[in-house]
Amino acid sequence: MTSRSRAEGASRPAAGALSRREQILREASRLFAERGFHGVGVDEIGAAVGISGPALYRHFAGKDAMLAELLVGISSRLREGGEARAARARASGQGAEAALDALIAGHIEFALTDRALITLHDRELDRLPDADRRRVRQLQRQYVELWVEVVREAHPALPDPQARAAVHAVFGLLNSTPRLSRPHTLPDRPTTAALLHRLARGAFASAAGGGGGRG
Amino acid sequence: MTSRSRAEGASRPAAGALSRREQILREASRLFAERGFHGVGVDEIGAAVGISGPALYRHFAGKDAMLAELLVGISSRLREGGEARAARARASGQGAEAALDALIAGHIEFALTDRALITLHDRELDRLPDADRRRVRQLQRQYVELWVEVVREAHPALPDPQARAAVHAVFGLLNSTPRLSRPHTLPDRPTTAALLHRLARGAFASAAGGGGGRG
DNA sequence: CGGCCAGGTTAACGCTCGCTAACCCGCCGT
DNA sequence: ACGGCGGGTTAGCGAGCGTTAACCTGGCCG
Repeated sequence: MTSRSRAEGASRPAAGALSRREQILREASRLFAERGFHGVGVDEIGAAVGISGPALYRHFAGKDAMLAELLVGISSRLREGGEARAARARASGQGAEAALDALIAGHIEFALTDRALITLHDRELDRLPDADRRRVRQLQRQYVELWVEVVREAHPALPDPQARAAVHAVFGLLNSTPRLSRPHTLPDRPTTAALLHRLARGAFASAAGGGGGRG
Repeated sequence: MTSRSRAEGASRPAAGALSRREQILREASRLFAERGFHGVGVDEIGAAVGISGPALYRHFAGKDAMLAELLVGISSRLREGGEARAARARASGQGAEAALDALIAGHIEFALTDRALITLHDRELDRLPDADRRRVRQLQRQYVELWVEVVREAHPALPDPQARAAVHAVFGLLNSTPRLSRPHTLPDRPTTAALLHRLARGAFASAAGGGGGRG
């Protein structure tokens, strides 16, 4: 049990490595995504980083606080990344369609990289204490709002409520990736990213009724 | 507490009403969808149908059994409904596109009607005991397989792994509906159904790279 | 050199949960 | 008339949970 752990001293994370705190967050997100927030015990999270149970409380106020930090983190990264990409695309003067492409590409990037977090993000939100949940919801709302604006600009024929619903639906589409990541036959990452991009763009394109079906 | 309950006797459900067992399943699915399987206690489920805690064990072997029955139920209804619709569309001789439309319409029907179940279906599967989980996964796999066949026939340019990924992604799209059903501004049901249908069809249509983006 | 503190340890508490036990009662068939 | 039983009740057990307490230790700073 207490085999090799004590080596290395307790210095800082040595350049590329993760701090204890980051290790914990990473493992916690993996476990929460796999078995659900309530399905994972603190002892398990501790064990996953080589320490045991209550030692986690040296780094976090509690189990809730870990989930809160994960969800607030990804929500703000999504929003900030989205704002930045949309702004950049717009600055280059290519119009709303390019901005929408940038949003889609950014979201796919997130979804394929931080798969566990994307799962948590729309699955365990209700397990947060009120204050954190409100914060996360606010960030999510802003992110959705950003998308809705761009979508409406790119597809002016689409009424607002339907644009909103379409955005949520496309999130569902893009966020489905984590679930099919099992050892199943799944194309490699660039192929998957390109496919998801086409699917999302095609969905928006035919949302307004313009077609996209039939051959 | 023991106010009005004892009226009505214990006869059968009186024509249109639900049996106790069905009441329990309905409330359990709602609660599980709202707060997660582990987040709901048996006392709560009992209270939701007007009986208390352990009385549930007169109807089910345990909490697991309720979830199992819910998930097996919806998985088989999805599969059977899908097979039937696809077969009917094909029998009418309209080809694979009509069959795909029928599958999409059927799934939307399910998603908009049994919202809680659709949520559970791709969220709480891992909480099942092994035997039930295998059964549910088998049904899901068959349902996916049915879609993949129809999609490949409707869009022959799409390679198999990508068709498979596209099907999963479109499930994510269609199943996203439950989450936006809050008191938010959401179009009425026929509008939502039509929108989802267009989104799904548009996604498949541009999956093969044929376009669907741009205006 | 010595004390502090970051970051671990194990023990234990209290609560909640799923489930069982023991009991009860009103309906229905004989 | 009455026994069985379907379907309820409350009490309570045992396990597992998140969390706290009490203690230990090795490196760094004055």
